[in-house]
Amino acid sequence: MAMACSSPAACAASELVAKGRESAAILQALLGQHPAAADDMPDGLLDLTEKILRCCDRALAALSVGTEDPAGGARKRTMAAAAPLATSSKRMRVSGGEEKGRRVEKQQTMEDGFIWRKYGQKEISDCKYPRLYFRCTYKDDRGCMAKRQVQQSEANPSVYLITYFGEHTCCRHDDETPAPFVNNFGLSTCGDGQPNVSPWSSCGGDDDGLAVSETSDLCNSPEKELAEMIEQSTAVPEQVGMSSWEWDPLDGCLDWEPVADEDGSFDIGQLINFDYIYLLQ
DNA sequence: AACATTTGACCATT
DNA sequence: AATGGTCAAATGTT
Repeated sequence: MAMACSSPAACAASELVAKGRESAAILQALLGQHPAAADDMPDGLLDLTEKILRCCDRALAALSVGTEDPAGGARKRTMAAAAPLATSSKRMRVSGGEEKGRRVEKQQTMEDGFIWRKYGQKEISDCKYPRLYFRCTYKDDRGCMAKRQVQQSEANPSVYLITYFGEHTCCRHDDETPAPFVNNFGLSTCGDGQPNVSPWSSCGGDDDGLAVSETSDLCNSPEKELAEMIEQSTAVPEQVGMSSWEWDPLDGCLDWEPVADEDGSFDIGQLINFDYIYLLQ
């Protein structure tokens, strides 16, 4: 869990928020799965957990700002024509592992208002599915160096593991923000039987239930199984696009009412089998 | 024609 | 040599 933080305090905060999110995800998974809870569950309880998750996600995203390499300088356009690259080339840094991405696990379609262009695909050793490479469509127009890697989960093919690199500089303080719609690029090479599900419709940094961690390893390991199960349970299929990258960090986080019964209280213990929680830990 | 995707090759790193 | 990230020509789509 060595996060590339700008400060020890930010690092500690990230870990704490991540821990809180993990707990909230477990809670939501339990609420969604426990049959006994379904009947007399107060309205909005699942909503509440979703909002908790959203807050954590945004806090993590905010904490990650500044820990990544910004634009990184102009890149040569052709491999043959340009002078030999210095050791500061993007390729070098990515391969060298200095630059860590923000890992986001999502289910099916996702949106973030950004449009991506696929520039590569690679078979990864020991991975069932290829890794797909995307860059921001506005890379040339606006010099936006944001990139992402998408890989289908081996444990659950309906889940796509996404790692973001760099930040979008294409839409800050812009009148014309990127189109807040899903843009499906061509056919999927890994979408097995889900033609409308496109991992390269844009996504990330937004509020439909994403799990942010910090790694570039998109291959599944057995210990990720539970995390992915929880992630699926938290994915909210919002289809509302963002109008700007600069979302309000508090939007959707502080606008709920306390969940309670008519008498103003409820016992969470009635809804959750805590023995089951222990099993999950 | 313009733009996006595919895919083999190239390159840096390990 | 193996691996992973990127390029860019070829191809597909609108």
